[in-house]
Amino acid sequence: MKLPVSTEWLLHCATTLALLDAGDTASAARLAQYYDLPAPYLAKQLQSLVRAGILSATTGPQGGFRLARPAGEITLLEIVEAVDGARSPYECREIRRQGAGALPAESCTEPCLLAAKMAEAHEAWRQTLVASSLADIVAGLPASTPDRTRRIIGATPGG
Amino acid sequence: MKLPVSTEWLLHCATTLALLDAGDTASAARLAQYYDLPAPYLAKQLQSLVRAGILSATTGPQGGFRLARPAGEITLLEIVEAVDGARSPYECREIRRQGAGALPAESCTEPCLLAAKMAEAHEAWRQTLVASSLADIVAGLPASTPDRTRRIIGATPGG
DNA sequence: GCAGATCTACTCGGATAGGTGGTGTCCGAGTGCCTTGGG
DNA sequence: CCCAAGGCACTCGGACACCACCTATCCGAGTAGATCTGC
Repeated sequence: MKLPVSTEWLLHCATTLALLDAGDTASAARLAQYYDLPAPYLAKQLQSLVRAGILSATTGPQGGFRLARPAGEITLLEIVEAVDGARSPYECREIRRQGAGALPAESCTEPCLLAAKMAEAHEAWRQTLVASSLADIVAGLPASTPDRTRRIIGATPGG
Repeated sequence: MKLPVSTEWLLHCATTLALLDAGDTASAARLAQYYDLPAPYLAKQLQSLVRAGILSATTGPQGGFRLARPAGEITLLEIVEAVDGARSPYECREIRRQGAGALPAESCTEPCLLAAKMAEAHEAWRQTLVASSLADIVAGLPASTPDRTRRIIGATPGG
């Protein structure tokens, strides 16, 4: 059970985009430079967030990515599931109905207890992440961070 | 974020072992037959539970696996972490301290908020699984299951 | 008939190949800005 | 000086290799029980 490394990248990138002034964008190259990440791969992963409706992308000069919605309406769960998919890590294949010990159909009216517990755990995980929005994360950052981030993201690469 | 398929196998196998009379064992081949699973691979995974101290193994004729402890003292979390490892699926690599936007050391006295939230979610997942023991699972099975399981596991393969 | 050594069959345990998905990279399509020419 | 058309540079978007981990399998080490022999 391992989340892609890009999960961390996108959580941080989304937070950074949440710090920008409304309407401003940041290109994949600029974000990659900001965090010292492989630009092409980061760009590929940012597309996942666009497809999920979390970011919106603009092409051309001065283009880039920005949040598609207010930061308060974007949960950490949305970002994580956009990167990794929304499937539960535990997949019940109903092995209780296979082999020499296969249960008869009438004994399987209720879902497998083990699968139910694993699903419950996954739901607890999701609930924790859905309870935090990007706005909550931004609110917890030091007061100096937004200005600093805008200044660095806005700076020209050459200078 | 995906758990190995063998997670389901071992949760069910451990439950089955919990149904046996004290002292009885079930070999990997017998368990594989019981659930129609690839025997060699199942045997390999059962070793993980032995190394974790959840099962104890006996070699030779009439040997096999049994629970190393009472079912009430074995949690689902132990089994899952024995199979998949205990590492958190989200690994914070402190990218906030890299690249053009690297934060100075004095701004990193507190742990990364995103990593903290992800850790909190993982802990919620763990708490759900640590709250259920094999005895709880067994208690939720139909009353006819234990006898039936013992009869099938004890039956000779040829008959 | 009984005790001991031997022998066998069965068990686990670790070392060895293959397939799938994340990781990393590249190039092409599209768009907004800048330049340039004309009115 | 103002406007419009063309060119251009920059952006995203999708298609193509590489590597690690899970999946699957095999064979060897060790042991408990059954067997056979000697007393």
